[in-house]
Amino acid sequence: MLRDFLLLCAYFILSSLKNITIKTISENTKLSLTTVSRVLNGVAEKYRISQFTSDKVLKEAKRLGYVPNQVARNLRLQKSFAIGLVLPSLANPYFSTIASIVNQALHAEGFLVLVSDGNEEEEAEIDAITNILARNIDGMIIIPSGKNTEHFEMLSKKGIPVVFIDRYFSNLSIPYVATDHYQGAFKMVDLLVKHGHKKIACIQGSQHVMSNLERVNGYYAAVKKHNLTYDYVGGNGFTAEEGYMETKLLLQRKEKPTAIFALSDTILLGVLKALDEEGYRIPDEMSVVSFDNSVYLDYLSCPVTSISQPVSEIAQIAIRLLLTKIKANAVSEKKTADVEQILIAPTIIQRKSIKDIS
Amino acid sequence: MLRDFLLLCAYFILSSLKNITIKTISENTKLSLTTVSRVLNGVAEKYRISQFTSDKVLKEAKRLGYVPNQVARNLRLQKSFAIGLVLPSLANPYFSTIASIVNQALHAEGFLVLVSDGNEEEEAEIDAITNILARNIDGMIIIPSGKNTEHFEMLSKKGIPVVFIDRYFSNLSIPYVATDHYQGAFKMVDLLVKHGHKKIACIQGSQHVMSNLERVNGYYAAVKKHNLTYDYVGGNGFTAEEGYMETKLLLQRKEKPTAIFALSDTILLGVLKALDEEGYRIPDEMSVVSFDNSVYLDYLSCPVTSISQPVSEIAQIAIRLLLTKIKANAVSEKKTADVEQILIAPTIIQRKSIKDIS
DNA sequence: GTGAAAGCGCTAACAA
DNA sequence: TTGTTAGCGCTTTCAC
Repeated sequence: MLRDFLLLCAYFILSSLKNITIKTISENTKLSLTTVSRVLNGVAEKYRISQFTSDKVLKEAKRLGYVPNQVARNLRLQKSFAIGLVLPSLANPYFSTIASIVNQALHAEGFLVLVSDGNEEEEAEIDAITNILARNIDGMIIIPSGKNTEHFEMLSKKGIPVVFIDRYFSNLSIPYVATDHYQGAFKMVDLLVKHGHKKIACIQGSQHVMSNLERVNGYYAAVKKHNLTYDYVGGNGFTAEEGYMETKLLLQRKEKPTAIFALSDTILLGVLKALDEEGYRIPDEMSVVSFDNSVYLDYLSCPVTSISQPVSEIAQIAIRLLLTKIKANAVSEKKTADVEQILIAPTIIQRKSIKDIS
Repeated sequence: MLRDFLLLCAYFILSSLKNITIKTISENTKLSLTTVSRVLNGVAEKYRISQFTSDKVLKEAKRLGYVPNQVARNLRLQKSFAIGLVLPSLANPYFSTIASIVNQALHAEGFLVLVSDGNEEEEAEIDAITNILARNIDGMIIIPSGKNTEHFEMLSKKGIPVVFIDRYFSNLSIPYVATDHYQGAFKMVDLLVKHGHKKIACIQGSQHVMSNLERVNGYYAAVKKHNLTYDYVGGNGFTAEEGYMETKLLLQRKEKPTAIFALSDTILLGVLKALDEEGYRIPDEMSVVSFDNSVYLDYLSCPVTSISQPVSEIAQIAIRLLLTKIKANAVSEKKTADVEQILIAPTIIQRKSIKDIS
């Protein structure tokens, strides 16, 4: 009696403390590890395991609340069923939206998404990538922060499927899908010119970031195309503070613009604040436009015309690209010859922040 | 000569294709796996490994670009140096801000953060938790979505350190740190009453979510305290659409409120849109307040008074709590007797959206 | 000072 | 139809 009780106690202690593995199930059912593993992996039929055996295993697994140890599986299979998403900052709504979409879509495909925030620093980004890589990740989606590319080349050397989103390096043979930042900025300046603006100032984000560079290039290209004599690009960071500071600076200059183009909505908020403080009314005394088309733009005192990036589309295509690569990797070692590099045209959402002065 | 060349070729092929493990280093340096491992783990001194040997290993590791395989380490150590962050949706800026802070702080402590988006669905949440759990996570920070708690109890049974953020279950013995939602709502109604408002309507978020319930309770408590005869709570979701719909509905009722309290900023945007469409001017014809204090509130046509949640503080405390638990776990099996359950008082940021009608 | 070998939990080639 | 065993890459006990 007492012994039975002690045994029971021991059982409970063990089952609650010790991990439940296929070995536990194997012992309890007096079946081999192989058989248990096969049943649990749904290949019982293939090995013609009897219904009886199969049921026994399944029942016991359920009773114990067995959860397969992915770490062990990864180590054995050299596969993790997880993909890494490395981005500059989750605090930026634009990126977190991407993260959300990627997460949902990949979850539906049975993958776990490991999101890692690089904090807009190249070093942290490399750290995140290395760390994720060390976990036998199946693939990676990256929004790169910096301008160095060695660690990315290392990735592709290692044969890890990688896709860039939003920001990219056209000189690397790594696929990317992004907004056509250049075209977006170009079209926006075009629109402003159509409304009679000839003095358009631009407040940019982080200078070394590809997407920012492309936008600035688009701005300059449009300025040149229209033979505008005025041009101005200030700033160096995708933050409201930067937008604020730079606008203050801009407004102190002798020659003032008639329109300000904020290269992100975070910058825009700072621009608006500065304009408000300096007593400029929008659009009467200053036209303002931006990049990103955040939801709240509709609700501002003056709804701001903005460039809408096809976030959802970008994320979807990137995932498709990545999964294709992963599957190709699994099937054989042959590399897909052509590297998909996709730019998607953004659209301008017109609101009320441009004054027609033509 | 030829043989040398072939060997060199073979070497390059192998080193680029095959993973570099301590075995590679061991073979190249003709040292045992043990020694290599020790040096790489920085315990060379402890085992009095000679400087010469140590240097040789380090040099070779560097030359090969060796990165330790975390999966194997995890399996062996039953430890992952990673913590899971499960939240309802990264698309919600409030949560993604938390994610960003948690990520940064834990990264500084040497942990990798695995963020998983539960998509505001309980099932997906359970899925995410199981999936992360199967990866030998060291601990978890969770913002729970649903109202079922079994999977959480399972977690604490298994001895996994868990901390809830923002939303919580006071009946579970799991630590949490959150805004005092109840008090926040209570104080806001108080403020409105001080400004002479007696008819305050409330547009709520997801009804079953703890934080929402607390806010609604706070609203009702304040309404009761001030003996207001009018009360109204509508809505069921933290979205702009919901806010929009519910406001439209609200404005069709015979008895109209003088103030609307949106229980989140996402809801607020919908409320503002509806009010605008119906021709209400803020604050003259309708006072509006909200919960969350998003950055853009300052820039709206009428800056909205809002309850600011101490996001950063919450995240910091939660991390501290979690790390303490993890360390306690590592040292011994004894459980810390008392469960820390912390509510932090929010502050009201007053802007211009409340009309004084007293 | 250094090394051999066991084992973390799992899968799959090979056996029976 | 089921089982034995090697090994994924790493750490650590025990041995020399």
